[in-house]
Amino acid sequence: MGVLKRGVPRIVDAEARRRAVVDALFRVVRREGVEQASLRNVADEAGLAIGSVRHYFDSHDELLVFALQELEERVGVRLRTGAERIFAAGTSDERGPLVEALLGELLPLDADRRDESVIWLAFITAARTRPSLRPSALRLHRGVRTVVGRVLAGAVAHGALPEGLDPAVETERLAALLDGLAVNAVLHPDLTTPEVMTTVLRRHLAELAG
Amino acid sequence: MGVLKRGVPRIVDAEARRRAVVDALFRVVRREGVEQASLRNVADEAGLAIGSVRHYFDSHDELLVFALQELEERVGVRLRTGAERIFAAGTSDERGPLVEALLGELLPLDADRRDESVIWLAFITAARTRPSLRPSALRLHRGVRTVVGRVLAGAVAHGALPEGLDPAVETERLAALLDGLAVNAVLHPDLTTPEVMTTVLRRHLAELAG
DNA sequence: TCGTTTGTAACATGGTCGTGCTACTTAAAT
DNA sequence: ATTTAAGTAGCACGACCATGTTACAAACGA
Repeated sequence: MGVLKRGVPRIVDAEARRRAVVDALFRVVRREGVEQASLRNVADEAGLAIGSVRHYFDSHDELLVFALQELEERVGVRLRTGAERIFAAGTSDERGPLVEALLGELLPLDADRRDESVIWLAFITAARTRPSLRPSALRLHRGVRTVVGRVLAGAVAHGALPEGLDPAVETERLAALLDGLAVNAVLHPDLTTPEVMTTVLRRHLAELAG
Repeated sequence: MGVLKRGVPRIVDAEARRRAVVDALFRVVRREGVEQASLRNVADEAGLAIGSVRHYFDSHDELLVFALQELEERVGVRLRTGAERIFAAGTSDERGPLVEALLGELLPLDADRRDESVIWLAFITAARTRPSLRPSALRLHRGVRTVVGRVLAGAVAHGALPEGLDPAVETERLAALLDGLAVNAVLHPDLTTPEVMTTVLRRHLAELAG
């Protein structure tokens, strides 16, 4: 937005268009993997010409980076609202299920979250060899650990968890468990079903509680 | 090996050559990802002409499938020897560390296993959208659960673990934890160090023991 | 020696890719 | 009505890729 805009052409919101392109990208990634997410394929999926896509994203890499940041944002919003809900809960009896629900946000328990997890796995593995994706991937990694750590610390503070626990170790253990469940559900959805995941998560939380 | 070989040309062992090509493929995958593991790049890495590689593998896909089977085999061998060692152990005091060592075989605790885990993650994620890789990926998934399940069942039989545990749930939980640790170590080696992994694993086993 | 088979190499083909570039359309501002 | 910039569309280029095919070298059995 320059100071002097002498001609403003369209009603179309650039932001909305960029998100539409990103949604198309996500569909391609979910269906065929990141390696098939070329500008051509994404443009076709979005029903746009390749030049139109390039109007919003100067390069293929910029599109990927933006898409991963978008995913980061969506996950972050869900986690923040879940965390606030726990904070607002009055009694310990209310908190238990809310904690399970919050951590469940990180698992592909329904179709939407499954799609999200598929894309998540595709991007963070791609980030291993694509430097431009690493910052977002690292923020996602840290974000999960921050949330898990706070939940555990809160539970200890409320006496729902024994005090002898090493917070860092338990955070890493629970976060790794969640990651592992998500990965397995993405790669073998018929074996790692939502029921399996919730059972395992519930078991883990129960054991933590002593 | 046909019954009538009417002309034997070379001293070179075809088996050894195939493995050399696969090793080159693994190096490329580790360094640059599966998407860069083209016949050209692999041939270059192996110091061969592209035609020579195709002499041993009729297609790119066949090479990938063979490579994943090779990985499957290597992991399987390590797990089998580890399992035998536990079976041969006499006292319970000996078994504890051996169990930890066996499960540690599934974690990238040293440089070799780290390379292996990187390749493992690259292949199983690629298997999601590459049908030809799925059988091997599924065998790997099941194999880990079989081993983990047997270890847990053995521990219960020896009284090292309480009897009230649900074997299926605990197997899935421990397997997911191992997978999650491996994934995190591959993607964020500086955060998920070998020390972190062994600490988490030890903690989990200790908690299981009650 | 000759013939056969394996190993090695190179070329042509058809395809996809990212990107630079050009041209046309649309609508707000003057 | 004219100007101006944003949006849209599409082409052309050079690079890379997998694969089919052909050609040649090497090594053994006959």
